[in-house]
Amino acid sequence: MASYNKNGQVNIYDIAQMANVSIATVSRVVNGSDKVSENTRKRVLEIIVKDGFTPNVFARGLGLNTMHTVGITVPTISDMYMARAVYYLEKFLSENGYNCILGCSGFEQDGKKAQVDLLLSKRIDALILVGSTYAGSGENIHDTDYIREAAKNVPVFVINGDVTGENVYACVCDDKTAMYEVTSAVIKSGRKKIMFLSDSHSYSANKKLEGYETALKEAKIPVRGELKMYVQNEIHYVRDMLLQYKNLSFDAVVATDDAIAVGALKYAAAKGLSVPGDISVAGYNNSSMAIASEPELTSVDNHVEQVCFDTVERLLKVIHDEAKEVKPRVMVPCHIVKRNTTDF
Amino acid sequence: MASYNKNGQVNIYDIAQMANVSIATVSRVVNGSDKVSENTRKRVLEIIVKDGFTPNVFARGLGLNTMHTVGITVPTISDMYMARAVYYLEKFLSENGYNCILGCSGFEQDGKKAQVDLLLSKRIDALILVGSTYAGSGENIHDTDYIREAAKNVPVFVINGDVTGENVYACVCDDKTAMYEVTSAVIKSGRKKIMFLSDSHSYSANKKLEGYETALKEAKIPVRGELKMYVQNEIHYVRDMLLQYKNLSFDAVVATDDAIAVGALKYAAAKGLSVPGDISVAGYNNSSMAIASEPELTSVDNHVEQVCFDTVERLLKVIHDEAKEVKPRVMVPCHIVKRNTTDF
DNA sequence: TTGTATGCGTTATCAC
DNA sequence: GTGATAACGCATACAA
Repeated sequence: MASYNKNGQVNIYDIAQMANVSIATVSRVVNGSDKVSENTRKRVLEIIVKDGFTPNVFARGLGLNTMHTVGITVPTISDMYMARAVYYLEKFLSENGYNCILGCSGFEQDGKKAQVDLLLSKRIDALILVGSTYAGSGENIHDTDYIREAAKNVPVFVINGDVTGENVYACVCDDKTAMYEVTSAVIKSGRKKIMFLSDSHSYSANKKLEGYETALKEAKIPVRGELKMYVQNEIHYVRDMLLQYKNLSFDAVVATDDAIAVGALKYAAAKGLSVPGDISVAGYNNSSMAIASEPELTSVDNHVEQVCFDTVERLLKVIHDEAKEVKPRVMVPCHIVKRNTTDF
Repeated sequence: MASYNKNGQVNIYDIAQMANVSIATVSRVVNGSDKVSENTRKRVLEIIVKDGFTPNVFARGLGLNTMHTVGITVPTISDMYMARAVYYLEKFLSENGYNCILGCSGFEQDGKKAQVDLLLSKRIDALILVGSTYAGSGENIHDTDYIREAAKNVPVFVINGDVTGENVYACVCDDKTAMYEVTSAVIKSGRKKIMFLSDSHSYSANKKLEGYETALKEAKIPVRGELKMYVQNEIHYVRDMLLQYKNLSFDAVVATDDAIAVGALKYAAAKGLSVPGDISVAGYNNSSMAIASEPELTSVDNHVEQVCFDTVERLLKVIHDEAKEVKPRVMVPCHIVKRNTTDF
């Protein structure tokens, strides 16, 4: 009952004493060893429950060199896509006995490095980087050096970014194909002047751009630079930006995020243009915003749950020394959710 | 350079050996003690950097009984409000040298208890519960017993829920006043049949209801039961629900969440009613949905950032043994963000 | 200013 | 089946 420790917490010695056994035996029943007589197991277990003994995770960690935690880094959790990803990751990980320590790194290179180092210093069992921002723009391979460096310590899993290296694993959505299909569909519905609105030059944004351009080329529509615009991922910013260009003419918008697409919707409303009559609009990520807007937004669902599930599944395999069985790179398909801002 | 440890990681003994000092000295420079000669400090530091030595957090934790982590529990991170809260909490905590271990508990009592126990077993320094769901409905005091139980181990901070007890601290928004003001404004703009749409019976939902009813009573408008409706926090659900009631007449909606309010907007659109002409609508939480909708939604901003900042500030004080200085209960005001779904 | 020795609470390897 | 005891890597009280 009473505990006389420094921290006032019951420890293995207390239990051992009360049960008249050695700490080794207590440890055995705690860890479910079968080399304990049913009799003593019962007695010890009883006392453990009664006194609410919980093994000290630090001591355990010290000995086993793991606390069964995985680090998750996102640029910001205050983003629907990231939040959903973290939700699923936490869910799948905790179902498998792993806890999450979360870090928000921001979008700057320094912040990312610092956050990764911090997480590493916590002796995590694996690291998950969520978001294509961690893959860099793809222009400079050294942008992702810090990831390979981290991978020397623990397996690293990148979600939605294609990073290669020893002990680093990637799971990406097929953004190129998705954007190709969206753009093609828009073209087939009769549009020719299609804007591409993006908020970054990340790996995934670049893939989307590729899909967009491929669709145009296939339809023999010239790719015009003034129709590719980089904007802030903020509804009113996009609207105002678009309103600014008086003599820019376009009849469709494909965006790399729903918020951007909604911005285009606001632009149309401000100009008195009908959607999808005058301009058709497609978003990306299939967030709740796609349903909140009016008209409701056609958007690409990139299967966050699937991506997260695959990632955790592979992560567990790697941790359990089955690394040879897991592919360093997995791609999952997206699908288009048709709503009312397009007429295909 | 080389390390010969079990885990292949450089430890304090390696550094000590290479620097020709004792581990005590290494420990001193690592922890910035001033009882080290400038000379040895430099030499040791050099080796530490060169070999990339990072103190083992488990060993440190074992001795100090802390790993400088705080547990954060949310019902689900896949909710704009929670996501933003966690964003700020993580930000403020990490700025102060604390890491977050995140757990999603769901909304069921069992899940909450389990999550709290799990976090507790990780020897966190403090626990933060985000969301009024943790405060129970207020009807049964024992709903929150597990929180007071947890508080016997670590200080517990509840965000947006009023829980009292030894070592438990609460920070709530003044939801009652906010909803009172919204409702009053709606009344002043000429409405009399005002619906109250809520998705839960949580502490904060109840406070909002109080505000709503207070405003009605003050204006001598009878509180009618059929105008208070409990719905799922899902846009289309709310729309369809409202469409169902053929002979329900109302000229305004105040909602406990933006998604619910947007559902009312969808209802109005479906019925061909003008907003705010025929019905005026007010949401809550001032999420991005409030801007995505059309018309854009008047909503209550409940100052998440402020709430989180206050919470972390008080948390740090409690951890630093200045508990007497911190109030067990803090209330922060909300403010109404007027947009285009109301005409006040 | 520096070093020695001990404790932190486990798990695991031996003996018995 | 059970019990000593040695790691695990650090911080720190105490000596020097």
